[in-house]
Amino acid sequence: MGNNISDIIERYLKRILQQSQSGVIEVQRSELAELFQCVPSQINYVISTRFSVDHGYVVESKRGGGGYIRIRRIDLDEHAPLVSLVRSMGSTISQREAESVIDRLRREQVVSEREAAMLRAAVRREVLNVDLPYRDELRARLLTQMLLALSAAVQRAEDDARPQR
Amino acid sequence: MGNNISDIIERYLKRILQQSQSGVIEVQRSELAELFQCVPSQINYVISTRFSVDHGYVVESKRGGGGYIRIRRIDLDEHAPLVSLVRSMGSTISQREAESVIDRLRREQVVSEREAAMLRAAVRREVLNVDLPYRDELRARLLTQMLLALSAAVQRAEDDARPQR
DNA sequence: ATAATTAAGGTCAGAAATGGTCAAAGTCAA
DNA sequence: TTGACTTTGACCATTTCTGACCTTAATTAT
Repeated sequence: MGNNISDIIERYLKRILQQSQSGVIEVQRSELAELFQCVPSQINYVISTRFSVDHGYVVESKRGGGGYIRIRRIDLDEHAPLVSLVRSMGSTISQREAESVIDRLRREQVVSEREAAMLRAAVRREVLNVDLPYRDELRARLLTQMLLALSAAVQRAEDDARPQR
Repeated sequence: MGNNISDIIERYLKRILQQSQSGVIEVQRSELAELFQCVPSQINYVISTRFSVDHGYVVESKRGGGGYIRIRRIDLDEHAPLVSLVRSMGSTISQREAESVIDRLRREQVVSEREAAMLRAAVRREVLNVDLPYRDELRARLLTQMLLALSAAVQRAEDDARPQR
């Protein structure tokens, strides 16, 4: 994790999000900007690049007096996290988006650190090494197929553990 | 070992890599170039010729503000089977060959069933879906990088694959 | 009530800060 | 002299940071 302001703000928000049991926090844009000595729009940048739906967050806000920005962490479907996640993915995905999906899977412990490491390797642009826009399509196919394969493997494991059908 | 700039930079990087306990270092390309009085792209040359996969390193980078180049050394002793396997693989591999490699890794319990399932998905020709001979090259890159990432992944008890509930 | 003012937050384009690629030119030993 | 290795620089890609301008909501003044 880098040393730029965006990363610092990201860590701050994730920390207080963690501390709040509810998984929801409310902050004020101008106050945050003041705290971190940056322009207010930087907060929007951090939110849009690190707290997107792909990352598993929903952000709402209100303008005017008493305004706020509310960040809510959304958990994956308990029963079929991989399948429902794959369904929500398109036929194209950037490296950044793919990494946010992988981070989220890791956060919710759907994949192990080893599995996440493999996925991260597989979505890197230097590894895919084909020209855009085909690269983003290839990445989407790879990611969805690997996740579906994982899901199937989980299913098989559960079936084996319960042979009485 | 010559005395050209590339060799000097190589020695420098290996020295600080040695000094760092974690086996990972992060450097800034422009800073290094400044330090050794060379053009920035020389750093890329050094990295690609001396810190490649077959040398046992994994390199990642990030552009933009707060960018970096991260070099990670793979522990040869601890993960010998994978690393030597990766080294023995060429720059091209067919689906059939890839599958036999994966099967063998599974038999030898180097990878879990879940990991094997992901690997098998990633090497399928329908998933890669690019023309030969590029497909075989892409498959080789994917397989080597994923296995290397697996080697590099920090392994902790908590990371073990757990079934989803 | 309505209008004006104040207090938030949002957008977007462009600048700044990094790193990457590639091909041409240089060097040096066999 | 040739071929492998090194060095260089022009051009490219990605990520972050900034500020001017815009929208919405609450409060205050008329």
